[in-house]
Amino acid sequence: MNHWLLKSEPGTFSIDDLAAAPRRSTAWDGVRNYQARNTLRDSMKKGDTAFFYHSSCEIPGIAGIVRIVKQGYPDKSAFDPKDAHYDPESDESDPRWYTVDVQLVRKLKRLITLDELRKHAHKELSDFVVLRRGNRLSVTPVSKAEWQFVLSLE
DNA sequence: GCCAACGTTGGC
DNA sequence: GCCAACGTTGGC
Repeated sequence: MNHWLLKSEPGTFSIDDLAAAPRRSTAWDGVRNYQARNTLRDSMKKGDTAFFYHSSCEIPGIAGIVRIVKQGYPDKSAFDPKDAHYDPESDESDPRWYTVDVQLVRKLKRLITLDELRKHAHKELSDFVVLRRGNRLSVTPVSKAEWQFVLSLE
């Protein structure tokens, strides 16, 4: 069972939006980056768990835990001209973009802030991808040790 | 294949 | 709103 970190802007879709969604589940669609696409399509497996990270907001940080409930399948939002993430070059017969379905496992008891994570950037979290300078990937792997350490902060 | 221009991300 | 980082695009 692997672990991941998924970024979302809470102004667009927050952990509370997920909690309020039917079956507390949603398609993680709209990702338009090839490296993240590859992860969504090839690496994330049903049953894997991921941190739900709030980015581009007042207090960035890890807000909750989600589980992959449906693994890689074509992202239909790319075919919809009205969708903000429409990609005319993604063909239905050869989809360019992929998504997974995630379901909320639970919100963390408190937000584990980016500030707090950074305090461990030179030790337990020295390889934590989300702390890397200039990291812009919206889907990143989390090692088992990192996963457990972050939860120990809770 | 190189690289400048441009667009997006995301913390501050 | 600013700006650094970095992915993508397109001319050559």
